[in-house]
Amino acid sequence: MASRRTLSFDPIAEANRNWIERGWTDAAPGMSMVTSIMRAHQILLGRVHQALVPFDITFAQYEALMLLSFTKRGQLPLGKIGQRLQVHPASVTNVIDRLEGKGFVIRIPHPDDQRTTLAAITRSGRGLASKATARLNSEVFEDTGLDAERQQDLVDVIAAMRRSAGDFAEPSQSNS
Amino acid sequence: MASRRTLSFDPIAEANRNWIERGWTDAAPGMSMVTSIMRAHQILLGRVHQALVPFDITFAQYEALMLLSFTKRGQLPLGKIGQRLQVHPASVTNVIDRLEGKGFVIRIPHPDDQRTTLAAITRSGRGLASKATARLNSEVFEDTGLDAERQQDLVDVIAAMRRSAGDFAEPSQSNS
DNA sequence: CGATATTAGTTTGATGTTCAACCAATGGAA
DNA sequence: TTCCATTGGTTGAACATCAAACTAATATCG
Repeated sequence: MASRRTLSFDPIAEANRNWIERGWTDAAPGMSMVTSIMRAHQILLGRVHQALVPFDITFAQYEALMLLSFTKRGQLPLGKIGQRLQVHPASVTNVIDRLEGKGFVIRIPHPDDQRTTLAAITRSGRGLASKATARLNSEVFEDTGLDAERQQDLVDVIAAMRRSAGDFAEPSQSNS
Repeated sequence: MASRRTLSFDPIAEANRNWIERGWTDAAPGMSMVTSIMRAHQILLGRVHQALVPFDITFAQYEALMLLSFTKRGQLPLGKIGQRLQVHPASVTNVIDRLEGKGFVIRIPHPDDQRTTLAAITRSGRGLASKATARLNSEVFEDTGLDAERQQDLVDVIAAMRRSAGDFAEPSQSNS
């Protein structure tokens, strides 16, 4: 992963002090929050990728695979995948290319609209998704370093932020 | 950015339902938490990058520049930068290469240890850091879509997670 | 002292993300 | 029907990240 030496202080707390010291007090909390999210993302993505190493897929590929596996027919237009995962169409092309190369997905033409391409999960794709999920659940999701209550707090607060950013529109009803 | 269409439901809440439906109840909260962090990261990084467009630097480059600007002498060994920003040495090389190419930083040899290279922020680097910070503060950090209390909650909970992941060791004293 | 281990950076290769440009198909309007 | 805007997807260019391999310099140990 990175330079994995534990620091003897909290670099975000120090950045916060620096911000306040320079008079940017209104921005300091936001800066700390944004930086915290960035760091949390680094840490969690690292653990997820490590758990996925045996399966030779990345988290982006795993997400696409799971999304397909949750649909009724196991297939979805590439555009829909991009909307659901909130990534650029070019990213979808890339991820589906790689999944297709490994035989976990195949591209099939849309029956009605010639512009549209469907990604369909294969038998082996389902098998992989199942094994990868079991591993992710036990290695990462069941022990994130936070208790259930704090996790729920995190989910709720971020849901508020996502809603305010236009990520989705529904009430979200706390998700628990 | 991505496919910026607002969804009419919360995809994370739906993933959570899917997890529970399949009996992965112990993993569901962690999955929701991890996915929430990933999404929050996407959103915030997108806004940060947008705010930095006029300055032609990325957030990674901005972070390195600010780190240097906060040091006494305006310089730091590349390895230290990697430790502080928690990124791979190869990433540091990359980021410093680009900053150096734009004249915001110069590489100078370490006086005592020939292995070590110091990155030193230049006059124009300081000027840029200052302008970029003003813009980031006003465009992003001062309005993240969350009130101060929620932001502090986020920072505190993530600090707990980071500490448990070995990110740092000090007590962190709530950072407020 | 000399062999070995450790540390610092760089290079290379794989993957992911975005944006911009582009092509093909669709659909609405004149 | 013909023109043109929109939609869906791909491609290429930038930039970021990591892992692994490699070079160079320093440190340690027998």
